[in-house]
Amino acid sequence: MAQPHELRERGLRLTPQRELVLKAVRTLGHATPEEVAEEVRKTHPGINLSTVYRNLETLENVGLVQHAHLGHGGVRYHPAEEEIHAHLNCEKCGAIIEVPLDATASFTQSLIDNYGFHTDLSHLAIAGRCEACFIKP
Amino acid sequence: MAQPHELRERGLRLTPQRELVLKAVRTLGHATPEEVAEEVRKTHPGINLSTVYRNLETLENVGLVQHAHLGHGGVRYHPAEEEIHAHLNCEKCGAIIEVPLDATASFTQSLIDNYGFHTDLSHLAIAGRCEACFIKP
DNA sequence: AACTATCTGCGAATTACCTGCAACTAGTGT
DNA sequence: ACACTAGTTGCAGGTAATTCGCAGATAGTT
Repeated sequence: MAQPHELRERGLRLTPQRELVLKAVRTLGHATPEEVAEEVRKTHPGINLSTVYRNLETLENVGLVQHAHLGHGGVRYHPAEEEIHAHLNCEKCGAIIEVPLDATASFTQSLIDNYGFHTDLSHLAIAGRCEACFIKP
Repeated sequence: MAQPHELRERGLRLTPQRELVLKAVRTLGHATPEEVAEEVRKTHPGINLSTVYRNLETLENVGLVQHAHLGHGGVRYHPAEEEIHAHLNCEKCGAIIEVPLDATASFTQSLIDNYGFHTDLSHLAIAGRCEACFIKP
């Protein structure tokens, strides 16, 4: 009997590709599937992009990673265990500012109170302009 | 000299396609380009999807419509003159709840104060669950 | 070692959106 | 009314991101 492993614990097979995809997400922080693939290819050049997509989906299903929609460029994945935060995405320079969720708590609470809407701000970026880009458009 | 028209006033030619695209956005409220095309085709069956895309872009450039990223499905367009609001998008049932921006003002102000980040919440939807879907997953 | 469900690689399909270009036409000047 | 020209349109094709089908490979079990 194998020792418990975070992947096997969740009913997943332990393949090199899968482990590397998870590791890449943890290394990169907020990465697109394409970036994850590139990171994985450093040690496993043959990995197919479909495999990356499928593993990201699988890993999300078991709660190890999450995706968010940050700005206009596609989806980005991040590790689920990291401190949950909202993303502020500067439309001009592309910077992503992370905001701890307690800064958003009163806002999300008011949405519940007034609209019965339960939100997860970590799921997508809030678009806008960072200080620098706001001052000098 | 023609009488002023909202399109011509902005330096645009007055084509049937253009007028119909604008009218469709106003009729539909929050529509994808595809939905706009379908609406336009009710009275102008021949319109090409590219024309819809180009007109949406053009109309946005002159400030008559705006786009927002609502949830996972692509971009949606809405008339610019309507009251600006944020969108709450239920991930489960797809409902879109409109929230007047003054409900979000204190939150956006705190982002400016704490992060120097100037945001436009009308530009994209906040993901979450509406009351009904929250209670019964 | 054999077995089998899961997983991977690959190629093709799909979706959403964009581009180049020739033909068309709205608005202007005559 | 007629011609002119730049803004527009339709069409065909292109790209980028993501998904799918399937045959072969392989992790974990017996």
